[in-house]
Amino acid sequence: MDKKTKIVQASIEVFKEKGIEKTKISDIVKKAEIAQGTFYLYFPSKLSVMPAIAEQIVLQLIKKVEANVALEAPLQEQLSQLVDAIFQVTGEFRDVTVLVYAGFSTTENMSEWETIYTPFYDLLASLLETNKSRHLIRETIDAARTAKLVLGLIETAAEQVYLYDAYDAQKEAEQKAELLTFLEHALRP
Amino acid sequence: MDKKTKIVQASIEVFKEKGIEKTKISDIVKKAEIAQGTFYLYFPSKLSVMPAIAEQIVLQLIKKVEANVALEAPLQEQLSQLVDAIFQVTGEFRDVTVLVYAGFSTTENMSEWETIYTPFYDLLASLLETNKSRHLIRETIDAARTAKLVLGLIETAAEQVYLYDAYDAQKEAEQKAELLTFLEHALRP
Amino acid sequence: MDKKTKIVQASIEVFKEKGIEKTKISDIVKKAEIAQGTFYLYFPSKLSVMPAIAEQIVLQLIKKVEANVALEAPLQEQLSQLVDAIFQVTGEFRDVTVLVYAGFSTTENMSEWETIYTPFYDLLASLLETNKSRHLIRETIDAARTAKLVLGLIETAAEQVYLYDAYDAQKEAEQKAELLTFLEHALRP
Amino acid sequence: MDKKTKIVQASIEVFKEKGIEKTKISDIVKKAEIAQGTFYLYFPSKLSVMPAIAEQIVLQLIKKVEANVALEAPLQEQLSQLVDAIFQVTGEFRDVTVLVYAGFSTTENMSEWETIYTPFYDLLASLLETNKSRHLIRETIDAARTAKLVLGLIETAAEQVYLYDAYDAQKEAEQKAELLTFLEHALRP
DNA sequence: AATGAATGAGAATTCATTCAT
DNA sequence: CATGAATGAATTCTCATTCAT
Repeated sequence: MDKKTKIVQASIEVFKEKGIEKTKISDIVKKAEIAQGTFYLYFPSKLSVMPAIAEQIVLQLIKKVEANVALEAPLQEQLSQLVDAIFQVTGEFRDVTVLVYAGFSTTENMSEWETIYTPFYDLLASLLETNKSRHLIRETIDAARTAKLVLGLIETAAEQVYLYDAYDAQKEAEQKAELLTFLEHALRP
Repeated sequence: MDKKTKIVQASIEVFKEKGIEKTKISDIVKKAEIAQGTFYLYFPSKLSVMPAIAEQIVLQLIKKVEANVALEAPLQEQLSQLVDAIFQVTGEFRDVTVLVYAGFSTTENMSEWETIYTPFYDLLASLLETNKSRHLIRETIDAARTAKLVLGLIETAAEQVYLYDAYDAQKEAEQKAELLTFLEHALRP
Repeated sequence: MDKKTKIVQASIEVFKEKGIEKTKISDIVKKAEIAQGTFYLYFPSKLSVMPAIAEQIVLQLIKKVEANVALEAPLQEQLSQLVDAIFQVTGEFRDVTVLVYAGFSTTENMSEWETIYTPFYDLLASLLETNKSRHLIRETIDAARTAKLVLGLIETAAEQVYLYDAYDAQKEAEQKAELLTFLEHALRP
Repeated sequence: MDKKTKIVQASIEVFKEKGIEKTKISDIVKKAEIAQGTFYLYFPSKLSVMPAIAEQIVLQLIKKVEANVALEAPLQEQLSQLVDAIFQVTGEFRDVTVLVYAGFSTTENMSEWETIYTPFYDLLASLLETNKSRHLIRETIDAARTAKLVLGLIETAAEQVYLYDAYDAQKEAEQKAELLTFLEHALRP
């Protein structure tokens, strides 16, 4: 693993443990097992690691969705697979998601988040588009806007499961079921 | 206004202006017009002000919703009023919301956020319950769970309008319209 | 108990617990159960409590010695009683002794310590003088100087028992025995 | 000279000048000619320098005694040389001794002082042992215990000369003479 | 490229002291 | 006399950043 990747991986872990505010560059380099000065060879600051982390998250999301959502399956199944995929990635990156998100809002270049998320938004939009042309979802739907709504809805639900509540498999199943019904009704013609 | 309230008010303002990372305690006390040491009489650190801020936000949400959502109105109108209320408060507190949210995920007890949000969740749940008993929304809905989904959905949509994009009134209207249709379909019988 | 006494008592306890350096006036007033401002009605600073504490120690020393050292007893017995008395008081005030001592050396008015200790030095000197006139101790002894030597010797021995070593009754007895033999030889004709 | 040594040396000097209470870390780093932050690379606090200082004092004591006390000389001469050595070092480190001592009693582990002093106690004990085998001192003496008594006695006497009284060479000589006689009688067969 | 000790500006924190009640 | 909230000057302490090796 090259040093840059080591830094990104270590940052994710440390941000998870301590949060952005309390994370020091010295924590990151310790975890990455590199020298203090080496960090600056790759990133100018703590926050500038964020985009790289965000890219990791988006990469995972795309990978999971492409691997698991069967476009030819019935809508209900597709949605279920989509929800599972997003829950999985959100669970894996736990609070990093919200931290990265907050990190961006701090750095003032919130639009960078948009840019990085674009490939995933596009994927979701095309997914909706396909279903629209197959008349499985409402025709009035604006695929691009709704993609964002859907993602926001699923991510928030996942966060509520993984962050807030003490984790409980039973609850997760119930929350997912409620979410799926909600989604289906929202989308179907 | 007592000193504690002054600190919370000043913190909100400074966090809005500078973000958490760049906010110094000296900024807060200056805005609050109190002495540096006085801060520590009420809060042990910058981050520990977060819960108090969260309470303010929830208070505003409740106030706005109670004032503007007419329970006897048709569902569509109620939802529209609800969305407007949440968009307004989210807009008012802009990035503070996400910062507070991120602050919590750091500050040990994410469950505190739940506790603070509970009154608002309850309000939304009872709103759904009323509509359920009037057969305006699906009978299969679990009011408590759905309340969280609805809030998550609306807040995320609002954040997408106020944080990401350079603000654009036209876009806001379109986003709201899409969101409302989405919501109506998700809830109605 | 009047407030001044309360302050002195509380100071002794807190100094014992935390040492002078780490003791805050707020610790003292908390222990004394008085208000912060009240302290300044009686003492201008933390260190100015020292003389009052020293006086307490000397008072105890004099009381113990006068009560327990029988002037008409044989030298060996007198010395044994003297050692017991000083060990007891040193034990009671543990490290406060050395802290007060250090406190004085800080305040630059080390001579105040001398002044406060004078009554006890005098008592020891007169004790030696009596024994000299009864030919129980060397005639070449300068009572005043030797009083200081004797006190220094016994106090140091006591401190070594009570401060350094994990306390051990067996060891204390042996240390006392060695000390007594040492003292007897040093003093006897 | 490495930075750690610089800090210890500077601390000794500043403690001598100002006492522990009034010494600021900024005074130490200024004297040591290092940056403020560098201090914290080696010591977590002002008081944690104490053990290192104590080691210096013990080192000096050992050096002086080994250089000046002639083991083959008559007892009286040996004791005189011992007293001179201890007086010299005590004088050199003046109030630092008592401050370090007080610092220890605060800093949790008084036993650390014992550990640091052990080499010097051992030296004194072996010195007594040699004289015992040459029948210059009492056979009943426990060398280890008596070493501590002797050191305590001499140090206290030295402190009384250097700390309490306004220094007076005449008095010093008289005090030393009285002390020597006292010691001789205490030790000799 | 990599290192990590050293730096020092700047922020956090403390706590003796005051003073209106 | 007594109180204790408020003060802010004085210190401690942190940590991003540099740079000689």
